[in-house]
Amino acid sequence: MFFSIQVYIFVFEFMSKSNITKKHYTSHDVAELAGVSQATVSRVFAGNTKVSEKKRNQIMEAARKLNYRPNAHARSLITRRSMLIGIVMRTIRNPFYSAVLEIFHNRFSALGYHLIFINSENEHIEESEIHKLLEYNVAGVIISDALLTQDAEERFRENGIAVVIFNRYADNSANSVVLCDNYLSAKQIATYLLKTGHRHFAYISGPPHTSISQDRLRGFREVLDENGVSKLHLEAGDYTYDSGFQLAQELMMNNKDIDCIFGGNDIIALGVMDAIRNLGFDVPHDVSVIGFDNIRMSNWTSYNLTTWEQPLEGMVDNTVAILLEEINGKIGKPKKLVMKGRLVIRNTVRNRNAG
Amino acid sequence: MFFSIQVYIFVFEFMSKSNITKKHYTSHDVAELAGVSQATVSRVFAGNTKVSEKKRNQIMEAARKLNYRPNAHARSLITRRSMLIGIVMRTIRNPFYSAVLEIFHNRFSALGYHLIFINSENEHIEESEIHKLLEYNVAGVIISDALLTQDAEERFRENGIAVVIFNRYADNSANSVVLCDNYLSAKQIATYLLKTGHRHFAYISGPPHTSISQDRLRGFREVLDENGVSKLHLEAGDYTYDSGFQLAQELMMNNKDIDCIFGGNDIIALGVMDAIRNLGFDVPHDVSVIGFDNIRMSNWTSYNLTTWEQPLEGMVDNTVAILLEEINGKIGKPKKLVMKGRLVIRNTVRNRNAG
DNA sequence: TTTTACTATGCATATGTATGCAAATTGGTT
DNA sequence: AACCAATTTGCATACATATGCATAGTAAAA
Repeated sequence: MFFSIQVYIFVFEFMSKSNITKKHYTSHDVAELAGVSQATVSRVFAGNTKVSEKKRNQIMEAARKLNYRPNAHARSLITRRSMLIGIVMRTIRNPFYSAVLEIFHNRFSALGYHLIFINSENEHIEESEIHKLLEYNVAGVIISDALLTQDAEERFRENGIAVVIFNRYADNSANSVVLCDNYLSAKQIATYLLKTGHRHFAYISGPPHTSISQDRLRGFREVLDENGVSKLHLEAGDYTYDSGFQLAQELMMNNKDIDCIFGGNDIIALGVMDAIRNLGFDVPHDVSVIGFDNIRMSNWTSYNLTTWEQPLEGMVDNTVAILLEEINGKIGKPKKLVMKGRLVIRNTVRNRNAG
Repeated sequence: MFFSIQVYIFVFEFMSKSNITKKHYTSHDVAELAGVSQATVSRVFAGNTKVSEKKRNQIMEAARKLNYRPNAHARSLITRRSMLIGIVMRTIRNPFYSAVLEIFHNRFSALGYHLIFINSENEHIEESEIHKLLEYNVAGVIISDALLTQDAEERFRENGIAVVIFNRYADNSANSVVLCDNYLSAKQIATYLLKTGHRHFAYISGPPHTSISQDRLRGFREVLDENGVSKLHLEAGDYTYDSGFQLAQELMMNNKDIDCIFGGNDIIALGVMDAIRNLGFDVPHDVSVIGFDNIRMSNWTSYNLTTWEQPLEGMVDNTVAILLEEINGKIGKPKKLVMKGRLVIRNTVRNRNAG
């Protein structure tokens, strides 16, 4: 340890905290003040029944005076539905998922929903977390990580809660799924690398047992095979910088001929770039690097990473739309929505067809 | 636009979704099956009254059979408290706050609380978001951003909801506050830069109207003044890479003598480094750079940023502890808890005392 | 066995809102 | 003015749990 960490506390003698046990007003209070029945107040705030303009105004005025807000728990209790959405992630520290969370929040907030945020530390969702979401009668759940196991999904579905999976696909899932077309993306990436004259390929993927990794590998290999490239250096990382750095370092030291590396996400690719440079090589002169996600950092001057952009906003929009449909009872067959992305060309892939 | 983004949908004919309107069991059902009263079931699950071992077992057994879970809304309705905590942030895309969110989630999850995540896009919290949190009777709220304005805090306090402010301090707040000692940190940073022979200082801060920026500036200036350095190039960024890059570029082009730049957070500092390098200068040979936060990226090989580490885990632990105290009614004077961090020395500050 | 003291349990009710049904009001038509 | 249809409103109840109070149950003491 460096310096010892110390703490010091000041206690200020500000105004003592307003311990006013402020009366909590209910629809009955509003009704009384407005001279109507509680039912009518309820109808105004629920908003799905007609109330005369005159009484509505009286009620709104009274509600304003009392600073009335309907009690969400009472409402959820009787309607058996809440305005809460569970969103389950695994690695919020991954900038891609930070962006995902931000966008989901924007969308759901605009619709009046609130997000209950769950971050799993490993590959399954804690039982206690599932229970809590069930107890709170969440309207729906979004599971957004490549790694989370499937048992949790079923728990929600068993309990009649809508679930949409974001960014992962497992064939036997009974839930709708929204994701980027990993197979096609990998094909296009491989095509681009071949077109720019690369012949010695390495791919540092995410964990190999996920659909994402498998689809990409399949697409990547297919194109290589079609073009007579049989050798592919394959390593499995875990979507972290360190794994990218470590594996690229090993690859480069053991295989001097590698001329391009495809990283399973941008963070891996950035680690790859740093490892390559650290060994004294130049990107893209000696080795080309290509990533996946197009996170903000890939655009930083130090990296300028060529990468694949996932249509994040569109993916989120569709996920929200599907979830809302299911919440509103239009339960059909599970949908699989596969969206294309696009190649973002920056400066980490060199055209080796010189001459 | 590059490629047009397209979408295609498959609808699979899996098992049609289990539309089983599964009966939702209540404490009455459990009571009946266990041969006791509903009240006793409630007592078992509430956990704050004694129930005989025998009946407890009968009840747990019955609950297991029915897969019973208490309804959180009914519970919150009658107890007037929920196990929900609102956590308000402004820029979840900032890696520092991603880490903050992750740690808060870990802590509260272990305590049985759930996090309602709110991300504000600008400097105030939307009224609708505040309302929703109030409607859901959140047990407490953590406001975690340097920029969020103060009116929201008061709304919560007015409604008897505990609030703790994380990482910001305003003198007239009636709420408890946990933060890093920005004043002292800035002093130590300035001292370190002076000790290593720097004489021409620049500071690219966050938005200037926040306590964080002001405290740091005060500390930084104080040490410079004490050491006879009167000139400080001061620019206000907004905690983004782009602002760091932009402002550093301008600074460097207009002031060739600057020999060190202090960034208001690591993201700014990384932008600063890239700008310096982009102009053909070397870090730290020509210019030293120092950051604040010690986010993971500052340790990346490309940067290796010397920075100030905030004691994040400790700050979170204390925030949680204070919030719980207030939730449990031990409402005393608002506390101000100021924690020290430590300097993390890497490779972006050069010792200019050569010879 | 009876009395006492204490604990465990059940009864009844409260929490705040939504909604089916019946009653009341409104407005238009004759 | 009277009637009818259509709309608005109120009454009463349900949602699922927690808890004060009274009572039943148990064990210890006399």
